[in-house]
Amino acid sequence: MLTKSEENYIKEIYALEQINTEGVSTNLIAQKIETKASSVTDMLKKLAKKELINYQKYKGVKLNAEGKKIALSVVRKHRLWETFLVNKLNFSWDEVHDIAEQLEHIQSEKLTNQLDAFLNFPKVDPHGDPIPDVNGEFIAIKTVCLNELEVGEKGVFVEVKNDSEKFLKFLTKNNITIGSEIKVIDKEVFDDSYTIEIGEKQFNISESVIKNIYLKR
Amino acid sequence: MLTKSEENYIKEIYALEQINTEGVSTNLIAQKIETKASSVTDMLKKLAKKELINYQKYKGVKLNAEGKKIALSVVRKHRLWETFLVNKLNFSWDEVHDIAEQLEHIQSEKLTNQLDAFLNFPKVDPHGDPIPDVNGEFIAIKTVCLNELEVGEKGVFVEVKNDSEKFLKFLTKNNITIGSEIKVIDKEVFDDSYTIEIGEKQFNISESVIKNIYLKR
DNA sequence: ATATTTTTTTAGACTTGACTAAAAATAAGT
DNA sequence: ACTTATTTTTAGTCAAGTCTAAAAAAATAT
Ligand SMILES: [Mn+2]
Ligand SMILES: [Mn+2]
Ligand SMILES: [Mn+2]
Ligand SMILES: [Mn+2]
Repeated sequence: MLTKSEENYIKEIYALEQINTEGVSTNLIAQKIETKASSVTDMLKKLAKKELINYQKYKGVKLNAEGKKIALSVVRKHRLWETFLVNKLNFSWDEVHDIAEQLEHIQSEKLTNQLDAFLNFPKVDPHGDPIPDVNGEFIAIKTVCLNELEVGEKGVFVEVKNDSEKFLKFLTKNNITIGSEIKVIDKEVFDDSYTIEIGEKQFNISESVIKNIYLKR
Repeated sequence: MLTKSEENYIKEIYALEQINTEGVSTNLIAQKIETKASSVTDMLKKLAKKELINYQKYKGVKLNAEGKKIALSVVRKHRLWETFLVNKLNFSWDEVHDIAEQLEHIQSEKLTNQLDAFLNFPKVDPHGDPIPDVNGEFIAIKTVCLNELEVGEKGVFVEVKNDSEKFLKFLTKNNITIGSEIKVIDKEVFDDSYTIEIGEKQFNISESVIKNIYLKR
């Protein structure tokens, strides 16, 4: 039985591994979890002793099979709860992340699986993120970041890689929602901003917006 | 923002106040929360400093208005979640208490209120306990304990005062469920057990069962 | 190759919520 | 009223998870 804190570290290491394959650094974890590097080191020792990670001093960290299993279970719960909040309790996609951060630590396999069934075994959450099934398996649809599209190319917005309320509210305000067809009209070399077209409207978005939008070509 | 532990103490003090009006003792809290009296004293000091209770050394403790408000909010969440688990996720009444013990600490007023609406503002939980509304108000239906009935008298089982899995499974096994009409056939003076009748069947139940069954006359 | 900067770990301290053992206050018994 | 038993509080300790400051290791620059 892991503590909330241990689960949060495991989940964060898993998320970082998806990007930085080959070992996650102490500082990176500290930054994401908003804690100090020394606290991370303490926790890594603890997780290593519990045999959930492979950790060698100064060499970064990787989840082992057991750690990965736990990470996927927490991610599964997080995304199922987000789906529940949006689909059943009328929350909007920008309101659910912080509540799911709490709900993902509720311990009851039966609860998770009954919730999954109640929601009709959803494959993605309100942000387009895939939901692992009871065995930790999920469908990885092939997506590309908006910054990989050429001028003139278009794609369908299917996944957002930033669940913060501020960012999602910004997208909603500009009618950038999951399912929107986005066309790249122009790229500004000066600041890496793009002019995009959604429906009839054209407008400019900054690099920090662009890099969190993922599409199906 | 209270910790899980603080909320649990507040909730327990509230529950004990309903029985022992006029001040709850340190030892009683310790027994119910399954901790030591010295730990209770520590927490009472903390809650007193946060101005949630009236506490004088050696004199027992009472919730003040703010403490009562918090207690009712936790109780509301506990009972709404139990109702959700039974009505929406197909749990039985004996499986929900421990999960609700976790869910009652989730912090989000909107979540609680949306859940309430989703469940159609239920008035009682699966154990017949009243659910406080958004203002902390609830309908206190007048119930009597089974041990107050005379031989020959009958009543409808509407509330159970013990949420433990073992006890509830015992009731289910013997077909004693909320809504059952129970008639007292005989009282055994030797061990305070009763012979009761439900439907066609008559059988004997012990004092520890009797005292947790509440009825509408 | 050596010096400097950055990253990571260690050492020591703090907070929360628990514990044991001992002291103090209250309650009960004669 | 005085002794004994019970209840409650205090004093001191511990584990988890965090922090700051300092030391050690690794990476980078000259
Ligand atoms: Mn999220
Ligand atoms: Mn999400
Ligand atoms: Mn309960
Ligand atoms: Mn209940």
